[in-house]
Amino acid sequence: MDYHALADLCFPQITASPQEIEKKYPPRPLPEGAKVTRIAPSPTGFMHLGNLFGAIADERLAHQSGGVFYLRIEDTDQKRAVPGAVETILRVFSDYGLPFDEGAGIEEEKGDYGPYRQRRRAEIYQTFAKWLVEQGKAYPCFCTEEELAQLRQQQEANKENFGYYGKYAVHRDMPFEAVKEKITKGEPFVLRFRSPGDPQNRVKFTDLVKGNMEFPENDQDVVLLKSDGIPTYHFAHVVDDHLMGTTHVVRGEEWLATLPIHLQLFQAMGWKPPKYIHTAQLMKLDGGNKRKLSKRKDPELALDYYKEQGYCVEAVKEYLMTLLNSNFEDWRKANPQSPLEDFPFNTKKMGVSGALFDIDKLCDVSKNVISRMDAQQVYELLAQWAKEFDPPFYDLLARDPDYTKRILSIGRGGKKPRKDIALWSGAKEYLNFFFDELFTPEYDWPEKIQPDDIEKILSRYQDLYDPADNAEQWFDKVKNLSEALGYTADMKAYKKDPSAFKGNVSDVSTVLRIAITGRCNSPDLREIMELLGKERSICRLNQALEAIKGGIS
RNA sequence: GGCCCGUUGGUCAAGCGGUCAAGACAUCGGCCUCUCACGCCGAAGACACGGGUUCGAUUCCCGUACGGGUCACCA
Repeated sequence: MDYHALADLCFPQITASPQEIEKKYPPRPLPEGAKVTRIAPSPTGFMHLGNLFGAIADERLAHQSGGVFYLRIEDTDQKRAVPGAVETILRVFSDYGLPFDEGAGIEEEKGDYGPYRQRRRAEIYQTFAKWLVEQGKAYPCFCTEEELAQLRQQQEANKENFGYYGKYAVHRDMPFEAVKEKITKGEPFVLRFRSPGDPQNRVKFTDLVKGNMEFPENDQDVVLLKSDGIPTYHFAHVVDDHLMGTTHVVRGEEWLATLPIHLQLFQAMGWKPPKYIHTAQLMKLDGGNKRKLSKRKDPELALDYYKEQGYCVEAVKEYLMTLLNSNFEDWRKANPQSPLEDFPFNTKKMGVSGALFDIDKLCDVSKNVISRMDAQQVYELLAQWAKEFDPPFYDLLARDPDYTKRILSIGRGGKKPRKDIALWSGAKEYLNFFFDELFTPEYDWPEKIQPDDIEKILSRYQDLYDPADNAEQWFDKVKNLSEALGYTADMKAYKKDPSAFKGNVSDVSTVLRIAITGRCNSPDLREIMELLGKERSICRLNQALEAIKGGIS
């Protein structure tokens, strides 16, 4: 067989040589040990928690070692491409603070190892494909999808392995003249790899997460180029990651099964394969069973969903870090204020089995992350979220930024900061009483307190309140008022024998709290009243007073 | 079905031949406290099963079960 003639027949338009292309992709001038990683999403319209999971690992591996982290768009499947998807990808990575050193962009791309969109690399793949044909390592196949489906059925019935291999590789050794005739007639074809493998043999390799592994050798003549001349993932992966100098490939473990194919391809090309890190999948509980997070079935796992729900970026990243590296939480405990970038990320600490996504844990992480921020940061992030997802709330927050920041300062800082906010979307409810527009109390007075007493508390306290009081003075007044009405201020005595008293000071402060905030739980009341100002505080006491009077009559 | 991977409390997880089997989240109880939150203390709760190897297995080997992944001109 004249493979050169076959190659020219298959790729008459390709004139470049592999060597010319290789020349355009010289080794990167990087320090010893620098890792080159990439995230290579397909432009399907949205980004998934799982994508972020791997991307964080990629980004850390690269930047921790002084290497390069780049974005490549795997748009080889025209059927799944969604307009605007690349914009989404870019925006998400920017949102989540994962900066690319090079890669695809909207208008133009960055970096010397492009193009970074696979469709724009068609000629490159074809050049290498042609080269493989010249060596007899690849060949055209004219099977139709129907024929292949039929083949599979037959194999299923015979209980044989599925696929295009061995005796089932019907076009593997088609005579040149027959090929020529079909191609001349314009029959579409795919280019298949002529696999040298024998499943009797085993291939060994080491995955940086999973350790040493062994598979049967691949014997499938996998498709390299589809009939439109665009490569499949397998071929694109091998060509791109070689040319672009990827040193470490981080990808989901669903790729493990095809690794023998990739290894074989690298060998056929005469290239050194990268190191592989197959990460465990993020799982979700579905009808009592765990299953891999799926783009199609779990749109609620899209990153935009979390953004909209008001999970802050840092929290999602930290949560993912806890899943990515089991010692992250210990590190965070020891280094509460250190930036994420200081954490020594280590592939050895990555889990080998899929973790169930735990929303409770995310919330807890988020509470902690936000509690570590200062009021200015919280203000900015909250405002940013509100601006996009709750404009009326944003208007309130931004009306008087200083006021809002003082609100957000309550209980912040110090050794034991409050942790009231887990989600930006939850902030509104937590803060509502600070804004008259949001303050629509439905007074729910404790039943144990006589309406008569409530009235007295609300009216008498108005004369007592002095914004200049410090915490102790403030509370002393509440205590005095309590005692005056027969509610003890001595909590210890009360606990010992509740029946000896009408109630205690907490009942009185609860009444005040309900009047001021509309509910019976809140942060420090004195601080709240101070922020509201005397006028508004008194006004609220009166409002409550009128409500209860109305309730009586 | 073939081939891979995995299996420690409800969840995430330390562990890497000898431990009273860490820790975190969630749950429950208590303390602190004018409420809530925070914090602190405590409780309950796990090595899938069966065989080996070994003086000794959560840890090593082999089966079984269960879970997951994959077997496209999708990635």
